[in-house]
Amino acid sequence: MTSIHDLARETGVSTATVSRALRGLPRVSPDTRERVLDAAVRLGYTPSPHAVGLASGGRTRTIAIVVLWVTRWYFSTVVHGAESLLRERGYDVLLYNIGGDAEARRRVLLTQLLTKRADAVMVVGFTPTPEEVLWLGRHDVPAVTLGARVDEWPSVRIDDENVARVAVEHLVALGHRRIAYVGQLSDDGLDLATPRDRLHGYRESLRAAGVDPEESLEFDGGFTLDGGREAGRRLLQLRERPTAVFCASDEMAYGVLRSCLEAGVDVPREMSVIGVDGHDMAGFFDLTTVEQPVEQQGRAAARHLLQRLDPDDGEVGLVEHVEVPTRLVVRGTTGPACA
Amino acid sequence: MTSIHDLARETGVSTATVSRALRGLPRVSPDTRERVLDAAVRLGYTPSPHAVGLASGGRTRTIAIVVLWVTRWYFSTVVHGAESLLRERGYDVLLYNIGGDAEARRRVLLTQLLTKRADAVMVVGFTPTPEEVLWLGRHDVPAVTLGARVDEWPSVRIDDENVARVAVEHLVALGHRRIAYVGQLSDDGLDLATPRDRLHGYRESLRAAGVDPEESLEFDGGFTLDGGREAGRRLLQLRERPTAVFCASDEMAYGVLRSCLEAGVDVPREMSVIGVDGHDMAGFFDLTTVEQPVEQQGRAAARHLLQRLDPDDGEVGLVEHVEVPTRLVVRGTTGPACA
DNA sequence: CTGAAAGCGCTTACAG
DNA sequence: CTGAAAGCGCTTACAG
Repeated sequence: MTSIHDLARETGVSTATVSRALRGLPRVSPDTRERVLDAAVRLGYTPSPHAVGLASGGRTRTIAIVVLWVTRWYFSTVVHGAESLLRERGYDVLLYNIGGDAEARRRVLLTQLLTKRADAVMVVGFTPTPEEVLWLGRHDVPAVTLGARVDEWPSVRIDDENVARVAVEHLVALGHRRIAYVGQLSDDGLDLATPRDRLHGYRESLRAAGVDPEESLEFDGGFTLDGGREAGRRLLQLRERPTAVFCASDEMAYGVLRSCLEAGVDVPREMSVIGVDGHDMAGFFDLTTVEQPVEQQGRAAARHLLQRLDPDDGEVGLVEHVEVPTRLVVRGTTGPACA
Repeated sequence: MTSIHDLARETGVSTATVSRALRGLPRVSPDTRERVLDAAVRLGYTPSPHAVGLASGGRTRTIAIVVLWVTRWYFSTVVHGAESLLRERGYDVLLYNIGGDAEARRRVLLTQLLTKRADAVMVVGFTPTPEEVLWLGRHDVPAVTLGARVDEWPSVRIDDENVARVAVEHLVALGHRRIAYVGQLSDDGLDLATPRDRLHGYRESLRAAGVDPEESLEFDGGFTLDGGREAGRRLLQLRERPTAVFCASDEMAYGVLRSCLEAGVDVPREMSVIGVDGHDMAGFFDLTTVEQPVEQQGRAAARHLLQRLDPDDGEVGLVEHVEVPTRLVVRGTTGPACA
């Protein structure tokens, strides 16, 4: 492990000068700088992050990404987008995959550990509690949320209510009036904004279309494939069957499509199905959906943090709430309502 | 940030004693220990990982996981399995998602950075080069591979040749003789063992069944859904159409299923399709497949590293190559060959 | 059982 | 432009 001392000895200057030369600080003669840089390359020098961190008050060039379930498309795609940008800029990513476990979440977010191991935190998919916001704020850890929002932190997300509105309006425009919802109705205390907002948007836009939302048309699909399939089964057994379903995620929509297939219900002639996400396989299933740019959201959130950490000259430190645009992609699973 | 000095002052002992008490080291009176521990809790003390790392020769309680594509099922599932165990044991996970980029891979694996930031490395899905093996070995970084193998490191994987054999034998037993392969034929220099071994196993087991492998029946599906779909299209246009396809991944199999559907080819009556993986959606597609336990492989690899890092008493340091068992799951996409 | 002191590899005022 | 020295928060022989 070659250290700064080796470079100092090799080049005949002090370690202070080596340090300055290495980091491109001013007040080093071009000649000295060059000799140091050259030695660094020759001896294969890399700074010890521990020493740097200790000496310079804790900067680690590491960013923590806290997700709920890495194995789910939205989360892994966010991680993919964020990680690539961060690595490009010389930051490493600490991944915390806390699942539905509230205890794990507390440990990760409320522990001093996090504040000492990462320069910043990206919270993906859930709303941090006031306590968590306060804690990280007090420890000066810049944070950003993705797919959720608190006033104190910048956020990157889509307008979930609007997404629901776009989906429902598409169905209404096709003549549907009896429109079911498959989403998530209970939460296990995780306080997920997305399912709540999409449900709300669904109800509101039904009302706007002059239709009274009925609770009997709202199903819990748990945001999973199998949950969607099960919800689809129940929905198809309704005495007064709806003619369309708005699914709050594409994966649940796949499940609903499957249950239609199994029940011999023709899509879209007898049942229109629309999802949300623009999931990998939406094209594959020929699913009409409202697409959101997930990888870009990951990158945008990363960019936010990078700006907070290494502010460029004129940069002002506003708390920005970015809502990225979504896009209705009409495919084969939605069609006109038959009388 | 309360430090070890605060605790020393608070309890009236030296920092050396505080350090020993905190870490459960012997030669501390029970009374002292208790007072220190108590103060630590009261003052909300957490050690600075930087200081610990620097002082104790670099241990970071961090493990690097290097994957090719986090967004793909196999990789995210491995990460999920490994991370949960590691976090339980107090280790953090640094995630490197290098994609197909050979340059990124070199930077990540061959840089001193990695050796200084992580106590160990888990390489997922590709074979490290001799140079990489040498480098990490020289820097004393314990490593393990997943889904690949080098002699110098322990590994956790399935027997990919055998997986292919099991799949092909299942088809042969159903009377199929003309069996196509959809996998990956070229590699972009990444040197991925999995596609190569599965292809090899496919050819060998055909030969064992007295069938000569034909290159015209081997298709490149790039291990993606769309690649599989495209391969399926081409395969169905063959003048002498095969009666079965062995797909080296479930996702490619979904693609093939889709192309059968589009071409009006009945599965399994006119075409049997079998995959590999036990992917999330295999049941959904009613796909016959050879399942591998991916989450468990992630956990097993993590366990290996933990053992290397904190060897229990009698533990011997053998380089273990673990092959986890796979399981043929017969569903609806394979059936008897019709004459 | 406990403490004084050196050291881990850097950064950062402070002099010069 | 450069260097000597202190300090970041711990751990670790070495004495006692």
